[in-house]
Amino acid sequence: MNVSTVEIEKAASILKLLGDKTRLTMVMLLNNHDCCVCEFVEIFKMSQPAISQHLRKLKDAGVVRETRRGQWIIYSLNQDSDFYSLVQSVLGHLPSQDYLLEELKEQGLRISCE
Amino acid sequence: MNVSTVEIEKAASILKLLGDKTRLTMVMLLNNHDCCVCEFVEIFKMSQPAISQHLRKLKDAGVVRETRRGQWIIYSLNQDSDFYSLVQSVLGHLPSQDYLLEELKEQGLRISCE
DNA sequence: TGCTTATATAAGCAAATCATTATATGTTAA
DNA sequence: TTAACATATAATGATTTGCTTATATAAGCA
Repeated sequence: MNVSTVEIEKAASILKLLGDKTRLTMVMLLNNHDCCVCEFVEIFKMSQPAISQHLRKLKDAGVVRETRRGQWIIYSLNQDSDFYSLVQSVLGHLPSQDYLLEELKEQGLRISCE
Repeated sequence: MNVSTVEIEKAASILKLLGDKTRLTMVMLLNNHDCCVCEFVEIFKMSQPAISQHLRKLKDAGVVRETRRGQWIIYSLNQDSDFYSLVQSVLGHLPSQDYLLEELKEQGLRISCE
């Protein structure tokens, strides 16, 4: 793992972003699978604007990026971010959250966005 | 480095704690040197209660511990914490903040607490 | 074109956060 | 035992956060 150094103030702002259970889980999921907003809405049982606002913060910080695919906007982890290696280090300590996507699949809700 | 897994909710709460510049710098300093409250007051140019409150949060989370030495209370990193390895991973991405202690030493303020 | 779906933005609000000042506690030393 | 020093706790207030509802924007499709 490449351990690049990050200014302490910027690091704090990234850690603050990751210091929210919803956002941390989002990033954890995005580390393995691209996802669209509607999937997160299902997973977190949260309003669509709430999800959009979390994603916007992550995007503003450069942690994730978005790509439009038809009417969907697909979010993915930004591997070019200055903070990518910091984020990876953190994620390495967390248990996989992929069961959340499995549950979606069982409900037939995962496919809708792919 | 031992990469132990941490429940995602607890991880988020630790990251939130580290997501504050003052606390992150404190932890960074404590990683190499034990410090007392009065030193942090000097370093951060912040009121003593503000420093105490930051340290209390870190202590409540088990990240740091305190030892009384005479009238001083010395804070140190809790190496037995469940989150120690997560914290270490994060700190590994930050530049040393030891210059802050060097400055204290030059002012003759570091010695007072040792 | 107009309806539906997916997402973003705006406005508002309750709760949490981070500082402050004032005060209490505990240790040392005269 | 009283004064000084180091630290903690309490009360308070401004700011930030994370949600909500309402509305705007944009793409797909009948």
